Amino acid sequence: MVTIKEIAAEAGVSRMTVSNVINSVRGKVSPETEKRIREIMDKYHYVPSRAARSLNTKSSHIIGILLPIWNAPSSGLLLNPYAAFMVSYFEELLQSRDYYVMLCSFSNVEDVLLFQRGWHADGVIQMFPHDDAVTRELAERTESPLVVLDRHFNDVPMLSVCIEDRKGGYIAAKHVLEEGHRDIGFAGSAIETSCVVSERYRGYLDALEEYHIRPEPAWTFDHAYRLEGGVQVANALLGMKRRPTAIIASEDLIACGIMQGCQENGLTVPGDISVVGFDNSSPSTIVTPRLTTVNQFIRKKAECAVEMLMRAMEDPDYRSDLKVMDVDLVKRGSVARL
Amino acid sequence: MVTIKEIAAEAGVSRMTVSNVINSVRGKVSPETEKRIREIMDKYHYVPSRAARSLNTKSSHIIGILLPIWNAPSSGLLLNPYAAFMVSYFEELLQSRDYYVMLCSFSNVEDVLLFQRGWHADGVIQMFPHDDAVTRELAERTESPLVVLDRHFNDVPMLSVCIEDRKGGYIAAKHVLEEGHRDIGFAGSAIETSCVVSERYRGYLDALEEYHIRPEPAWTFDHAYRLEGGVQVANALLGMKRRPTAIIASEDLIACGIMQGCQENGLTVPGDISVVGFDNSSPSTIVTPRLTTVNQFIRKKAECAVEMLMRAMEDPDYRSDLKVMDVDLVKRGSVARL
DNA sequence: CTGAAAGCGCTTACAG
DNA sequence: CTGAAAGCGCTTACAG
Repeated sequence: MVTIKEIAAEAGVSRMTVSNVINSVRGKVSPETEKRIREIMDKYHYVPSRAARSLNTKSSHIIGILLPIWNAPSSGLLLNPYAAFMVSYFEELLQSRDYYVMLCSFSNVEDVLLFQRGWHADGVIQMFPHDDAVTRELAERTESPLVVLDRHFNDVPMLSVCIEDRKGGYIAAKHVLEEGHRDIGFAGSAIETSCVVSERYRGYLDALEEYHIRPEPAWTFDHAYRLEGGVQVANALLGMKRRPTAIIASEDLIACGIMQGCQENGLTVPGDISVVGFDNSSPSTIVTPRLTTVNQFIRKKAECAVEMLMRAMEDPDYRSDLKVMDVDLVKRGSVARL
Repeated sequence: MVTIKEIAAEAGVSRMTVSNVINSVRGKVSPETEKRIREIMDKYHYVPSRAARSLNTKSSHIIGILLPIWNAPSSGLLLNPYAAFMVSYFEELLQSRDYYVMLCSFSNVEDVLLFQRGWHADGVIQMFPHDDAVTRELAERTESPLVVLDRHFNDVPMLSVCIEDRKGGYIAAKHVLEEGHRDIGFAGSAIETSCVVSERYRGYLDALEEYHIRPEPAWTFDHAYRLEGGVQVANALLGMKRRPTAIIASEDLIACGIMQGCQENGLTVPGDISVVGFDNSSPSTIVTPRLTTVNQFIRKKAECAVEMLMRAMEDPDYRSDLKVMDVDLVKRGSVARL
């Protein structure tokens, strides 16, 4: 591996002149010298060592993507299509700015701090904040700029990118109301504990209230996790004397599970029951009929998070901000007009 | 940020003694000294700098996951559920061995070399090799151990983990044959150019041959990409006077598209047409009926790739090997008995 | 426009 | 069991 020293020797200049060329310090090197040095660098396919630079500049160009581990050693958050999109966009957006994505799954704040200190990460992005205490502690103790997705506290300085969850729940419910439904249920993964889900639920309540409808407690399903959770909701529905005509789910996968559970037991979607999902993720287009769902602009969200992080990295005073991204409804085939 | 120097000063020892503690060099430090040093390290939450270590040891503990960019700037290979699983497992397996995953999308071999040189990556894993010339060149020029997934050449030393693609195509077709089908089509993304797909296709041909059935050219669909490709296959099917009773797809998403295209046009699955997918990825359980598909053991594949990489990292002579992982059939609801 | 010196935070021989 | 010295590959002031 060729080093700056050898390049300098062959060019007959000092190492620092080569360094100036590498870092494009303007007006520091004469055009002829620069040209000569560049040719030699090309000839040897010279690439500066990130480790050596990092040691000097205190900037590693590493951005950590923080993925919390929930229960099992491998909860595999990346398996969530939303996460896969996000990480994919981060990688693309960051690499184009010469920053690199390092994945970091963690169980507690200490893990993150070890990661940051060890790699000298220039910044970190936390996905899926699930425990408010952890998120708070992280925001306070992080050693480099942190952007949190989908969670924000006003009482602690932090950078967050969220979406209009409440509006999302509202437009989902409003849509089925406008289609003539009045008996509308809600299925969510953790209405009580997940801020995102509870906001979506509130939005659903907002819409019902607008129509002076009292939510039927039996039609609110909590703790419905992923596809299986949705299937269980469908099974519960099948056993009811009086069923809702529509269900709003807090997540596409739950909605897909509801569809599957119904379809496997002779109920048609949307004929017998209408379903609305949330996220507009890949499962929503795979099922038949395609799922009507609340769309979040994942790409824009990723761009926004990266912008925030970059700004925070250059401005030490920028440590508190909240961007809330819009959502809209994608109408497909899972809602019937009554 | 506290450094080894300060720890040493506070402990009243030299930096190298601290270094020996950090690296657990046995029999080099007295128990009392070690205890004293460890307490001071804990007190300051000391974490050694990866950059500094990397500079000395020539080992960065970075493993690059190479994701080729096909057409658009963001082909987003991670969006593929299979890729998401893989990367997720890699992250978990590697982090437990104190290695870290860095994502690296690339358009050509030179990009990879720049990445390797810059970060001094200890190893790289290439996913989705799509261009044999690129894969060959990469295998020859890589600057650190490389494990390629799903592609192997015998004439160049390389480390690969593949799966029994041909067997997969065979057991898929064999299954529908055993269920009484005789008119069986095949839908693939790139039968000609993708080695993986062509092997799966060959397996399908093997099974037909075993039953002395000549494949019907009109029922072989090439260039079916992802869900939409499957929908197009379904549309083509709908327009046929004589249709196959079963279709083997080279990928779950294509199978899901076929199902969707049929179901949206009044054909039932498996009533009117049976479908078999490949990969046993998440879409296969989301659709109704759930998809019968060829399962590949992604987790085992990931473990195998990591083992290979680790071995190659410590043994410079280990540069050529091929592991072929088994596959099996997961019978669900998308195949009817005739 | 160019260079000599010092230093980033570690580890690696080599002595003792 | 412990240490002084040199060095990994760069960059950062400071001179000239």
